[in-house]
Amino acid sequence: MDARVSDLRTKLEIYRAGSNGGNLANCPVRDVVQGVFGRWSALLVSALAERPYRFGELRRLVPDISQRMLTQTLRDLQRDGYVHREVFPTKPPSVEYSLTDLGRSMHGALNVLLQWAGHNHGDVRRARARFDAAG
Amino acid sequence: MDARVSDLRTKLEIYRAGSNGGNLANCPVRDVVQGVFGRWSALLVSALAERPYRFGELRRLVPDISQRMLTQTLRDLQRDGYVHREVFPTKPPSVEYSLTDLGRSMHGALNVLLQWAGHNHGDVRRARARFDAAG
DNA sequence: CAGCATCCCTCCGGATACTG
DNA sequence: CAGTATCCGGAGGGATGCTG
Repeated sequence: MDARVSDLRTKLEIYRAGSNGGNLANCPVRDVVQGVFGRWSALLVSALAERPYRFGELRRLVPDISQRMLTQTLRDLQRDGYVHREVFPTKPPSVEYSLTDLGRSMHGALNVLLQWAGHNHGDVRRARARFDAAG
Repeated sequence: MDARVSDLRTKLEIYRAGSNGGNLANCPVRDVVQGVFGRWSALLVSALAERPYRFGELRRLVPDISQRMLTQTLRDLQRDGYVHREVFPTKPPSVEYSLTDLGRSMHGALNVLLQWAGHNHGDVRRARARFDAAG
């Protein structure tokens, strides 16, 4: 077994860790990855990777997210340490969201996948059309 | 604006495309990424990146996936062109699943994120603990 | 062995209305 | 402006039983 295969096996083992317990939280990799696999997480991280945004700016930037989901997703990202939330005591108050160092690091990895999707979505959609046509 | 920022903006634009229509399917990147953001997709792709597996082998490899979800996730991955399904007309029949070229390509990008999670889940969990402790 | 069918339930996420 | 609170439908996904 060469180094690359060995590496894949190790990662798989890590990914599987906790499977026996039946509890997702027991597997650190699956647990962490789930946090960025939410419907809006990747989109918001991508936006904040560009520059900090205020709450209302994010709403306008992503028109089809509900206000509830925007709040919740930002809180989850903050909880995981990806996003920093800063309140400015103005009247009316304004809140700015920005990526932390951990968030920028994560975005670097996530972005590889987003770039891949940007370059290859044509193949995926063609594969889908073929599959659906075949019945 | 330097090249890197411009690149991020471009990706964000791609990622946002279709937001106006309110239909996820209108945005190719979000659409494709959602396909690998399912609960079991990444795990199965990682497994199949190692070597081809038969249905029963995958069940034993991932004990906490239900048979229903294993079938469904494999079909979705096959539909998106990541997985090849080959039936051997033995008695009883056996079915082998393997990654396609597209699947291997996607796994290369996905794996960056999994590796990142493997290396940084400690920071994430500490951030969570801090957030929860703060109330 | 490799599934399909059915039941059932959780919870993700949208819509709407209200507050400091 | 930046949220909370409440209600609610539908998809995701588990458990069980049956089939070629």
